[in-house]
Amino acid sequence: MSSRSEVLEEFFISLQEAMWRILSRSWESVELRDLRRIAAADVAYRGDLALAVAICWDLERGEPVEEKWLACEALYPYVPGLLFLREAPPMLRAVKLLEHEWSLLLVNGHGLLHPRRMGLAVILGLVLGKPALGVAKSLLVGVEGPGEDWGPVEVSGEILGYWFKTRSGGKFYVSPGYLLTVDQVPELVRILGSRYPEPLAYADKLSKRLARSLSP
DNA sequence: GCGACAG
DNA sequence: ATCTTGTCGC
Repeated sequence: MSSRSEVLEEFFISLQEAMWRILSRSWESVELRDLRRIAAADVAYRGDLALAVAICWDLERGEPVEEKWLACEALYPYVPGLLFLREAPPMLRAVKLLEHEWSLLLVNGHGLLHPRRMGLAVILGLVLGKPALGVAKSLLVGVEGPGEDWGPVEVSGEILGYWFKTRSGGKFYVSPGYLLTVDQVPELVRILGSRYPEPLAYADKLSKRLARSLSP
């Protein structure tokens, strides 16, 4: 795995800022009608090996209809705000391996809830040109607004996503990745079962299981 | 300057 | 994220 580079990180931060300057001019969104099949992506690690998983999930059947995975070298260390350097490349390839059609990609990581509005889910959705939703287990930026089972998360007074209570007392955070607006988030989470999205939970377990089955 | 910080 | 068994508790 390559070591951190101040010059490279500075450049990609500038790139994120430039991308947002352009995207924010006309943030597009689509109506998600046909949500029968959705994709989910996650990455697990075993030493310096990255194990990326992409699955296609049938929402009506409540089970996966396709599973693809890919192993490669971990490309870059984890740096808050630059997670895409580490996970987007293998995730993208894994998703591209899917042969089924899907209409929404669930990503393990933030979307707009990012210091520069350019979380992993935004990058992946942008590259794929398809709707994407960011789902994270902890907050990178933002403050939680009031709510019983769910509520808004805002950054400098602007709502960029929502927090949701898990049935086990925890929380998870959801924000638009691409081709979605913030106000579509609560409805989407409801459609996904009002709980931590099963497809992501499944992809998470699968990636970890595969990673641990690899040679140390 | 100090702390916070997706996975 | 990952290294890791049993254990406390609903």
